[in-house]
Amino acid sequence: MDSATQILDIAERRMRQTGYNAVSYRDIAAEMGIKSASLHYHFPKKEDLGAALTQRYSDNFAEALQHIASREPHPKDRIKAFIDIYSTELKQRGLVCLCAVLGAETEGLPNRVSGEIKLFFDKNINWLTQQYQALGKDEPANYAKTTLSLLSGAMVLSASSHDNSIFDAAADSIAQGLT
Amino acid sequence: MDSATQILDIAERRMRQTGYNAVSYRDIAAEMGIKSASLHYHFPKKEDLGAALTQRYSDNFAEALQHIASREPHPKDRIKAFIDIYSTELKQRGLVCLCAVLGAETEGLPNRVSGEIKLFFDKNINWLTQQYQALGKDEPANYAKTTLSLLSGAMVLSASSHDNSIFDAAADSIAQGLT
DNA sequence: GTTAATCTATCTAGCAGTAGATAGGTACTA
DNA sequence: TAGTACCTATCTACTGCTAGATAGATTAAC
Repeated sequence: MDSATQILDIAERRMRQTGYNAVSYRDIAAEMGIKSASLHYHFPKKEDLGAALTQRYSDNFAEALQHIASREPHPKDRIKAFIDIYSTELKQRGLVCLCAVLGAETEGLPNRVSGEIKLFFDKNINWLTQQYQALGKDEPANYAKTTLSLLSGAMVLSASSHDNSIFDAAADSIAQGLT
Repeated sequence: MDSATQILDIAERRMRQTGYNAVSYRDIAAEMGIKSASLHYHFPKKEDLGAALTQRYSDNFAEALQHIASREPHPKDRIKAFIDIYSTELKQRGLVCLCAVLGAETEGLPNRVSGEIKLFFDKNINWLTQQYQALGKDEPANYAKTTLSLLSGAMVLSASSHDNSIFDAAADSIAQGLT
């Protein structure tokens, strides 16, 4: 596999577990079996790595949303598929949304990184707003903000408490609001 | 003011902005106008500081919940008062719940700290469950888990996006579920 | 009351370890 | 032979943390 991709994969997993500042070039390099200096060839500054990571994450997510929209014609199914993305990540990989984790550290992050995170939230809220609007909800943006907040918070609480029932309760609550 | 208290106050504010690992003894000491070595007199290891901090936060919160329960007889008003705690912190101080922030970093924290965070979530969910049970809700624990997740997530997203409308949407959604 | 002993809270100085980052060299590949 | 992807070696800055000293307050003994 491409080294840059491998670096991003490892960094992403680790940051989703421990946050931005707890992840070091040395740790990533050790896991890859190369020297930390070599990482700087691919990502000169940690800020570059962080920005590339959040950008890739955000792009992948946007692509997934587009895929959902093209696959599922009904807004309800789209929102359920949206929840499923998070659910699968949490239950099969034990991972919280990257932006939910880094969002908590926002004020200690490089601006390029925190800017990407903000954009991620924005894009997701917009997409969800469209779905709730298609559902005929009043104030669809409020539904969207609530849905994303709830999923983000539930992932953090579930992972931190090692208790997926928290996430399940949240997911059910959103699904119930769709009926 | 007591030095230990002052240290905890500064550490708490900073950690609620940037997370655990971004806060250093030197930063705290500089803000106090003393040397970082002096901090170790009060909190020998950073782990001690982290544990004392989360414990104090959790205790203060539990006290606030008790106070709410003794002041407000109706469960609805109690839950509204619960929301108000978070709302005030976010809007008047620009601060996210300490445990919501540290919860995102859980796997990179000392066990004593992550244990306290887990306990915090537990205590709050239990308290909320009692209120929803008194309201006659089916599966009150699920309401409790959803409420706490939503508030925690909304604080993070709001602070990170510099957009309090996200928190407001979440708070309104909870309030609506009470009618 | 004075003296001695102890405690508190800070200081200076410095440790080992790790952080991100850089310079310059090497080997492989297109 | 130009570029890619790594290496070794090193740097500076900062991390948590410790040792030992000091000034001032408190307590206990005589």
